Amino acid sequence: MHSELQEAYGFLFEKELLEEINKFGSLRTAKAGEKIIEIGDFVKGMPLLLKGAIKILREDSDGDELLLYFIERGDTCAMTLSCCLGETRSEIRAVAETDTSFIMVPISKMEEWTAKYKSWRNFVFESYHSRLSEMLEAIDTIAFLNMDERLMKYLRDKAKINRDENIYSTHQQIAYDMHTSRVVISRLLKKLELEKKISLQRNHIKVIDL
Amino acid sequence: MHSELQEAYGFLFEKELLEEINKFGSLRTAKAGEKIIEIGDFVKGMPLLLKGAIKILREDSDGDELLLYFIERGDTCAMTLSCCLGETRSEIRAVAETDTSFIMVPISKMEEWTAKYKSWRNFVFESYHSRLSEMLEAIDTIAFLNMDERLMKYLRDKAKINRDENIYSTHQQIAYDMHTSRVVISRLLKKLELEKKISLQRNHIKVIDL
DNA sequence: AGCCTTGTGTAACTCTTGTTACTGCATACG
DNA sequence: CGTATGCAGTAACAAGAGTTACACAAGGCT
Repeated sequence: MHSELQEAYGFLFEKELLEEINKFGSLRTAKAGEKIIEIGDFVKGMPLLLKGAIKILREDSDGDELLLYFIERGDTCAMTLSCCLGETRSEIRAVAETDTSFIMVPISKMEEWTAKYKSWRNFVFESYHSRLSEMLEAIDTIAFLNMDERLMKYLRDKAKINRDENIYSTHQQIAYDMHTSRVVISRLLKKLELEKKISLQRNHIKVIDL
Repeated sequence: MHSELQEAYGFLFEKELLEEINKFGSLRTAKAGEKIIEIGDFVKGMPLLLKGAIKILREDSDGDELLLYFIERGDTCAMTLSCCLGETRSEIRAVAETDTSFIMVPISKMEEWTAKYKSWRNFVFESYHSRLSEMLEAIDTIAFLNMDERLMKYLRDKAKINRDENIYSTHQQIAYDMHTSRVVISRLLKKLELEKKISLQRNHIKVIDL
């Protein structure tokens, strides 16, 4: 049994289920920045995150991106889950935010476990619940906040997910995630720097007080 | 057994489950415009829609609203469902779009049925899937579309849900749903009228070709 | 009829965000 | 060492959306 599996999910699942996961799931890793799922992909399995973080992005017909939310250890991607059950293609893109490892569980086992293990059912429902909440938060963010507030939230979230107040992104990368332009981000970052909320260096933003 | 229950869910659930729903659920109705669930309410049960349509709204801290999506016959509100299981308060507001009737299923039965009936599990998962998709669509709409495109989509959706190309709303009501101001809506509606896509009368918009 | 309320049309202005264009700086690399 | 490349700063402008203010029209009520 992977010790990481035990560590991340031991308190959630009974021993028997953990053994099944260990037996039928396959361990996979992805380096930071690596694409894990692409829009339109058929989803072969469901990922259980062990280490690292994944960012979930939506894309429109023009190829414009928008960050929806992050997933961490102990989470799964309910969108993926949803796709699995519906046998449909992925509606989102998943990119490793940091170096990650996760277990891919085959679709076939999921229905079986849902009937068999109460803890699995709870996990799945809980996961849906979290994802819906995060979608709501994403909606709140883009519908009700201005760019400057969204940017602050972005930086806060990013620092939190990476457990590092230093953010190593270019303005352009941030602009992609937030579906705006580089100039706008540069402008607002400079404003935040003047307000002593961050400090700016090349390829590097340090969060001081947001 | 309510004939409407049979009609709306007969093809989804086995006879036994339908009988349980009939036995433990309570029939409720709401007139168009009536509030069904308010943000912060404790959710007592899960609604199975029989007739009519419900609109689901999100509100920010300033009381500004935003329409998320509509629910129709055969649907349930996965947000509610999610709240039930988590024993948390509602994060959304539900308002009857048309005169509606639905069956309220008590929370206590849901866990039981999830274990007992495969058709119920499928329904619940399917419902989550639909809701996530609709949330994604809502995000696409506000993130990637301009006001004029959003307004056209709104009018199309509204006409479809009400099965009536005549929309009996004031510009102010539309503005609330779309989280913008009345003046903006009036301006854009007038533009659409000049483009021969709609015709405008007092309290009444007729969709011609959107 | 006269009055009031509510809904709509429109102009003028502001604010936020997006766009274009150009600058200079840092780093990598031949 | 000089040059290419990518990144960041900034100005000037354009476009979209929100705000304020006011006129007027429709319909209900006394």
